[in-house]
Amino acid sequence: MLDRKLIVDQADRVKQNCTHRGVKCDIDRLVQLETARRQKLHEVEELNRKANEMAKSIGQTKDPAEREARKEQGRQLRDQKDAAQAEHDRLEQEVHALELTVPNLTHPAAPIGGEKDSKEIRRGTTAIRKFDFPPLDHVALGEKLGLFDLEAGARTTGHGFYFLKNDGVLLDLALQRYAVEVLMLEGFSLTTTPDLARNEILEGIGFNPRGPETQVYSVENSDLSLVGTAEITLGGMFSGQTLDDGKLPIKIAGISHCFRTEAGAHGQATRGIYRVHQFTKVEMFAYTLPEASDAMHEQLLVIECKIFDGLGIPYRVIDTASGDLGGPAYRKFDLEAWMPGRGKEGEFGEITSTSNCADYQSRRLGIRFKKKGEKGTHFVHTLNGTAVANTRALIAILENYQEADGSVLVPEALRGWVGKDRIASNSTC
RNA sequence: GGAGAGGUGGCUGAGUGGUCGAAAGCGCCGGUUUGCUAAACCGGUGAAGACUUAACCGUCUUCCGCAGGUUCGAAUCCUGUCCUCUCCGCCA
Repeated sequence: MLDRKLIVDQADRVKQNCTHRGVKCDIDRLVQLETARRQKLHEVEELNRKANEMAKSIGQTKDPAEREARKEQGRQLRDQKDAAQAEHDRLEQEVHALELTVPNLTHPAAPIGGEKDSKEIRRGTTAIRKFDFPPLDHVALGEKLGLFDLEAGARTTGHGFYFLKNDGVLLDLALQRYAVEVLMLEGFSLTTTPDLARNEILEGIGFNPRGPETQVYSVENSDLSLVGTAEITLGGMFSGQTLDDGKLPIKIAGISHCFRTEAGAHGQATRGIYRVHQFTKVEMFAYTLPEASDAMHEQLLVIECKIFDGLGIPYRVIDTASGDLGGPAYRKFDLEAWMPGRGKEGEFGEITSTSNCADYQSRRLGIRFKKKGEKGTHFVHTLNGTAVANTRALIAILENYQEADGSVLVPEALRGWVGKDRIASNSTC
């Protein structure tokens, strides 16, 4: 959510930003409604003031007839106020509905345009490997090695669900442990988070919990939804709070399950465990002072790179173009890992992403900070980044570390936690 | 799941229909005093929004978990809801 004053005062800038983002928003109408709303608000305040004055005078009036007369006047003032208030609230609702559709502003350095305008800005330290045998994709590898079972997932729950099995489980746990280790050393506090959250928190983060295009599962007869990412709960942790500036930045890592309906995503690269309805993720989240969010964003990106350099996975970093940013992000970097089994001769596939949402989420969630010795409060900046999304990381490891005999080497960084150097066919069920 | 109790400013805590955005204490900030520190004393000290101003100041509205209701008037009465605590039951 953007500052309304900013929308009104800089309508042209906001409009142009909407164009860059490829989002249709009726900014003119929003400005017009907001102006009307503010006028109504004055009316309400004025009537309130008069009614308060009247009410006060009644307390000091002794004469019974005079009291009755004033009571009647007071009643009338309140009625007028209620009418004005109702009109104001109606306008407020409309403004709010429009406001929710306005995307965040865009970082001046972010490329403008659609997906193909996104820029590659760096590469990982691991070179793309040349295979002297035809590499398999993760589905074939996983089946051969008994690491996951897609059919059983479909039988029990539906398409897009899976069982991890055997060494697949060990790899999953090792990835989490590895990511947690890195984040701990980077000064993050550790959490495991609720897998459900209130819908108002979802909305604050920028998810739409309802409607046909919703990305999340909601729980019937409640105002809860399954989270699509721990970003939701980690951002909700301090909703409505005012933080001391001395406490910032706050860096929190959260492990959660992620549930996504992937509505409208059918037909795309859905093979295997690339696009699933549930996976486990270690997420980074940061609250910063406004002037510190750019640097924090870079820091989150560097950590993501460190994690995948450490795993020995080749990747590139993408500075996402304006049209591809999604609503809340001010700027977004994606890590795309090289996946040798993807497409004909291998392709890059997204494995992590990190966004600077500036004050877009904190404004909706009411997360402020107070500077010592200064009056008033300001909104914090929020940032998020994936440390490890387990299914995608699993794909990258299997496909990049496969051997001619169909076995898979365990990345050195994970060996201590997996407990072996190589995964060979050893399935038991 | 059952039975109770409670949610007030940074904290503790008073406040059961008007003069309450709210006593008092603590904390914090500023000052006086003072080898230094401490103590003592004096003053100040919530937030959001709007109007006004070059800015400071000032004025108004709203906020006592949240949302409604009663009333001329609500922190105070009523309803719902969320949360916390205690006891009982159940349970990983």
